[in-house]
Amino acid sequence: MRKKTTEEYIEIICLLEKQEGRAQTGRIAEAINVKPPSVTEMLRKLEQKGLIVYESYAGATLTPVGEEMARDLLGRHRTFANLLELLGVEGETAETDACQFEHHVSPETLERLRLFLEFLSESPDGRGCLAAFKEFQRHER
Amino acid sequence: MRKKTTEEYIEIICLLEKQEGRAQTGRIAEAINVKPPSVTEMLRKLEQKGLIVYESYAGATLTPVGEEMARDLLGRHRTFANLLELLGVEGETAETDACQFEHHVSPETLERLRLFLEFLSESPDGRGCLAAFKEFQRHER
DNA sequence: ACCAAGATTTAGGTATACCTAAAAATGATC
DNA sequence: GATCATTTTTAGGTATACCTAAATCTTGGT
Repeated sequence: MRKKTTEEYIEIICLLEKQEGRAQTGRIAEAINVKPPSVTEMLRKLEQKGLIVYESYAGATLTPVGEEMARDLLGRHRTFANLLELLGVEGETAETDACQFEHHVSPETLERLRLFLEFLSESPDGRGCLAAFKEFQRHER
Repeated sequence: MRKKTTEEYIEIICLLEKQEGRAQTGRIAEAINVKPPSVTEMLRKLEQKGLIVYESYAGATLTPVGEEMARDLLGRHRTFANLLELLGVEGETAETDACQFEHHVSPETLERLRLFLEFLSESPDGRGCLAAFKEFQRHER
């Protein structure tokens, strides 16, 4: 499997803090499908970058900077996942793709997609648009 | 800068073949912002994978398999770039983001986006939808 | 046909994230 | 409070894509 990025580590640490109260080495390792020693190593680097506090044998805690990053990532993730689901992508797939896109999107594009999502889900015209798209797809087949 | 993937090499080789008749080491290196020796090394690997024929001191030529991959990538690229532009993302940015997304999208999502793009650009309802979105954005501000 | 200039490859080295196996720390149980 | 099972870290090693410097090939001008 591919090498994991800083962003992926930060996300999973955030998730574990929420779900389990703390982010332990072993749980992180499971979550991102990597062996524990690799996690220890990465946690040291994330600490150097000021994104987490790492306590030996205890685990990781996001710093304010890390939290900010996690919030940002989660926001990007939600934007993509919601948008894809609205367009009819199956839930599991939408999550998987969102997980990829969120790391590679420019601020400008993200903002535009956010707006489009808002348009689709919260305006009458947008909802009409989605209905029309559903109709369109039926005729495709 | 980030490490380059097989897909990025294949794309640029395809582009150079079209634009310049052949894909030379040095030109590839410039294009992906890497030094020539790194390209030589990668070309060997791409040849191993059956994606190109590599002739020492002459350059690379896509095999049918490589061409197929390039076509696929170009298609994905166009889908994303067109979609983003339709939604109002500025041209240069749309290209850059498409370049990222194209490597990370699942077949299912891609197909859905293709359909949505077709809907937006080729059906009256779709064009109406875009007009409504433009209107919506004006009110945002 | 030669030779210099330019391009490419070879040789050797770096950085990064991953791994396994072994050692050390933790903490639950008696 | 000692012991043992579990978790984590340490130590040492692999793979990959990148680099620089030096050697080699190719080619255009004479």
